Amino acid sequence: MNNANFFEKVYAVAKQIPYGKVTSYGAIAKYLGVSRSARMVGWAMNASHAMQDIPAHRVVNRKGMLTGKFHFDGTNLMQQLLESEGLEVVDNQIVDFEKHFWDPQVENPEFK
DNA sequence: AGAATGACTAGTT
DNA sequence: CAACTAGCCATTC
Repeated sequence: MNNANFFEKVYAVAKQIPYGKVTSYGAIAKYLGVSRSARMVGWAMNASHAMQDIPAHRVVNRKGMLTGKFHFDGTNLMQQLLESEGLEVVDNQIVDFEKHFWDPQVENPEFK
């Protein structure tokens, strides 16, 4: 691979996601200044598969749907992890997603 | 260099 | 309201 600068940022943000909180790819992308590269965030998550410190299960799409659950080891591992954190997941979608939404820009507006 | 892909998003049909 | 379209951008072949 090459410079994981962008990936590093994504990982850094993902690691900062507090327990029982979730965020969206677009939020991270926007926070990193690449709001139009939400796909790349997802791509970074794919690469984060090797990173055990990346709670990718706390990162979902804008609708709160566990779009990437199939990338986890098990088919319901992602949901299990979220439920284990006090979240409610129904039909691969987080219940009250907005309620558990965590905006990195609000928590770390100066982080870059 | 050109085409294909993807864990996205917003807008339109 | 579900499905489709288009835009966006980094990575891979």
